[in-house]
Amino acid sequence: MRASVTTIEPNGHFCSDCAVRGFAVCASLDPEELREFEHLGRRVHFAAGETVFSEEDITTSFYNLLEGVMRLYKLLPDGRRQIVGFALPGDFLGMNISDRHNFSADAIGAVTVCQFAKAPFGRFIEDRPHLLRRINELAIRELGQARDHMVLLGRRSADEKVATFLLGWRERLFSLKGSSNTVPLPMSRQDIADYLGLTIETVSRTFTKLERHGAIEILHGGISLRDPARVEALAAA
Amino acid sequence: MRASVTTIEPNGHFCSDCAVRGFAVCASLDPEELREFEHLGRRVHFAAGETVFSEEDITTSFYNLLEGVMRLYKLLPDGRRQIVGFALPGDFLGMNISDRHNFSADAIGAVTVCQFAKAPFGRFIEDRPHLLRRINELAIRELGQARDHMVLLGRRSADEKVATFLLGWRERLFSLKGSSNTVPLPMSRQDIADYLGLTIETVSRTFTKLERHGAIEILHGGISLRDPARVEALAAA
DNA sequence: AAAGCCGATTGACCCAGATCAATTTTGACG
DNA sequence: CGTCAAAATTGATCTGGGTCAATCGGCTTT
Repeated sequence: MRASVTTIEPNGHFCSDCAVRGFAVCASLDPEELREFEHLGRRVHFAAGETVFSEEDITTSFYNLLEGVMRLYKLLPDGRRQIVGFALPGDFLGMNISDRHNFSADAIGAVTVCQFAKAPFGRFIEDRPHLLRRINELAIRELGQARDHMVLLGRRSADEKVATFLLGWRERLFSLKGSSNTVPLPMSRQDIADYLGLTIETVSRTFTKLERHGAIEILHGGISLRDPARVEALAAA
Repeated sequence: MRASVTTIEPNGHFCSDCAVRGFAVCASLDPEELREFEHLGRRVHFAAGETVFSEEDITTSFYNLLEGVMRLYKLLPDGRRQIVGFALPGDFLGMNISDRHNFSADAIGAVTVCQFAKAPFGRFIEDRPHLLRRINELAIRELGQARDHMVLLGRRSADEKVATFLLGWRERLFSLKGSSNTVPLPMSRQDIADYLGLTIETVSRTFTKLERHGAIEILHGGISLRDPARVEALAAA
């Protein structure tokens, strides 16, 4: 990790132009509320590899991811890591009940977030139940994803894990960038391994195997789905 | 599974006397609201092994668990099962975004739930943001538990899984029944295995090993923590 | 109390995926 | 370019936990 190049932008931005306006938490706000909301958030940039917040840190801010990809993870005392999710634009991070973050979040590549100080944000929600409802909706969606991931971690084979990951990741990118058989993978093999409960070697071997069987093609920074049906069959099994 | 002995009680109950009043969703309601709320829920009993709702069922009701223990699980097409959690009194079940349950729920032993029809419950929440906030709080707590469980499933050894499970289960029972080194385990070995991503044989062997080492004693329907410190050391590793 | 059943335990063996160990490829920088 | 360092791939070997196969033991039923 290099010297921090985090930058905070002067307040020259507008929520109404925000790339994430349509599907993030702020989707629940009307134009008038949005103008008020604008003063709460501040755009912050993080460079590749920087940590946005750490597990056990006191929660002072919430974050709305605007651009880039983040890895969300927990560490065991001996250094083993489990990635509990990847965050994409529109994801809302930082809600918890203990006043401490219960996972860490790193930028993968350059990242822009909309940062909200906890207290003012809490006050803003107070009398805006539709915003609360939206946050609740996002939490419940995440809970569903978490349960799906438990099934993957607890009961699927390495081949199934990798195939399921590729399809799931493509699906998530689909709603952001549209459909494509080319799936960019901005995260490292180690990240993928720590997400799937595997080792880096097993991930690498599985990719190679899928490629040999003509199911995928390995590209720089991603893969191409050559035979989506075959990958789906593997994931379903 | 035997013939269904589900029974619906006539409406002779009062929320104010409810065992779960202090810590369930309804904890957020004042006495007046509670009287209105009373008409929404209906107590329903389920016998051991009965299914309360199934994955992919259309969601018509929400459930507040009052008595007993439930297993919450997902099945893969080929029958592999992952238990995503055990529900205890006070847990609120059924929230989702797709209008379908995304897991199944069985009674383990006899169970009593407070059942709410979805639509009236939704209307009741509508203008009661404090209830919504309470529901959100429960969802966020569950999300934290789900992430912890991903770490267990993806990165922990069999010994660590079992030790962590015993301590976690004891901890959950603690808040209901007070502290004790005797930990009742109403679920089967198969349930424990499907919760931890192991086989029944490995769970059994691990219990035996812990007992041989003097860490626990295996009882009928539970275990006793003989050397809690040793079990904690195993779980932490 | 004998029979039957189902869950749990125990043992023998096996294999998917981990570990250990080289390469090979990629990318950053002078 | 050439040099390093980090990431990825590939191969050889090992092992934790799975699979298969008996028992064992506690309940229920008669």
